[in-house]
Amino acid sequence: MSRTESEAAFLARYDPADYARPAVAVDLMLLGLPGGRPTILLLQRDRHPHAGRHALPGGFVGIDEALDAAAARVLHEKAGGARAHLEQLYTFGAVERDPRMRIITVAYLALLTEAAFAEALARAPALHPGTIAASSAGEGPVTVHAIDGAALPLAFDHAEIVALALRRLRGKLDTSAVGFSLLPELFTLRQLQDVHEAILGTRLNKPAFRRRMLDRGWLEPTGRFETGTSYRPAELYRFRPNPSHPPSPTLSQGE
Amino acid sequence: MSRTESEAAFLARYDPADYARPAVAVDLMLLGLPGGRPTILLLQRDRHPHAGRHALPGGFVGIDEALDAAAARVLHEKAGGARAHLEQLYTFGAVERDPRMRIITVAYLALLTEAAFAEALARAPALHPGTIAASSAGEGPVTVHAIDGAALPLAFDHAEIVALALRRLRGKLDTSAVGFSLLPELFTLRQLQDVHEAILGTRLNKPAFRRRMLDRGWLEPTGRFETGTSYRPAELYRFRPNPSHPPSPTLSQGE
DNA sequence: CAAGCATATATCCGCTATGCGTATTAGTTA
DNA sequence: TAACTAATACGCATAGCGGATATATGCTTG
Repeated sequence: MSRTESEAAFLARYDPADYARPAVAVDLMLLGLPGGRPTILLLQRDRHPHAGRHALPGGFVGIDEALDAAAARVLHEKAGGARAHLEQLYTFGAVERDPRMRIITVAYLALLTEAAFAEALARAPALHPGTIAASSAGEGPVTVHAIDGAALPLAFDHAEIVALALRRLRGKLDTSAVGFSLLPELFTLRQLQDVHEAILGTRLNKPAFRRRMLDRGWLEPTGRFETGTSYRPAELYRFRPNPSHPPSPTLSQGE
Repeated sequence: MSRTESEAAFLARYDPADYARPAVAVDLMLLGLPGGRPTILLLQRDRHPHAGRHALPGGFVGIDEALDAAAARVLHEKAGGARAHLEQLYTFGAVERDPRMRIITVAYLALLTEAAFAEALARAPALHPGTIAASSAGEGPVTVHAIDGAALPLAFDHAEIVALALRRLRGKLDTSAVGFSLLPELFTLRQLQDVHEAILGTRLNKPAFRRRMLDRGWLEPTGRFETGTSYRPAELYRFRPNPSHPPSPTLSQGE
């Protein structure tokens, strides 16, 4: 490519009002942990392309709508207004990722508590839960299965999005406060450990985990205890962001 | 907002070919460490808006151009083809971030070696170096200064982009292999430590740093030594990605 | 050419975090 | 009341790290 050609290409693109623009969408990975298994909520496509396959809920970004607002709107529309922690993940912009037209999609991770997950499933019957295979520890795409064990093939590049989301979540689980987004207001240390173990796909050492979490200074003991157990009830804790050590250093909140 | 209204809004946006689309751009934060100080390369705007202020080099994404390809093209056009490690950072999509029109920008971090930084500066005279204030350790926007110490106010939300890039770089510096992108093919342990100290803005313990880096298994001793020193020359090492432990777990490479 | 110097490299020590096992406690159930 | 389960507390060995110190090596200088 000669210098003048690239210069011309630059000038040609300078005022995009006169040229074709890619469409911009947001796709949401709605993640919950029902029964302690990482599960996402998917919509089955009923038309071309990838008819029959399952896709992440998404929608186009309005011309007067911020990215985060678009993600919140899609959450509201597709998941029946269930509350969730939204966090921007990554933007996928391969040219051929959608055969219909050029679509750039900003992927968001939405973390649902067990209650929010159940609520979304109840209010939005079109959503299908898909558990992420525990073998998805390494690299590469991820496989998702329905409750009956049948494989749920994903549409477009959504398997890549799910894989990236899981990697990112695992990476920041121990250093940020995202884990609490999957728990109710009050929770026990065992529940917190269950969340970590479910996402990491490994077993964790109990005393070490307790010490680490308590030393972080993010846990506030409430003096209350769980009820209805057939064994010694555990104390309930509350998440309290630590002002000295920000809970999410690399977190989004860009705008 | 009633259910039917949001349904209508959804339908209205369903075929974006008929509706206005945001423009999509990429902005590059070209970062080098000349003289051991984190420095970025900026273009001074000569027209409205933010005339006179400095901005990150950027460009619009072509309709048949992948995001990563657009970032590589902007690097080529604006930095004279200097080699750099490109990595997608975050996508900024506030509605009013550009007063002319709706522009969503995908921010990329480009890491330049000392040689590449000098080369870019030589080949692209329009680029102005701006050192990032060392006080930018905490949150919030970042302040950038010219060589003569004058403040360089940034245009648009670019101070936010720079701040986020720095945070992300600091966060993954010790766990990924990005640090090597700022060093030449062969380097000494002292140079590697200088890179880490410059980015983190702190002093590091030398023996501990050496041990940590050597134990990672990413460093291959070459048996060669630096020359021209007036003291004992240090051994030169080479970066060798470790197959067992991936060097960049949460790295981009999405598509 | 020998002494001095600056920095790389190696070794040692103490503190802290962590893995892991074990004892104790507090509820429920038989 | 005894057995059982899981929470909580404690003890201990090990690994990693901050920090200081000692040794090695090449250049400079008188």
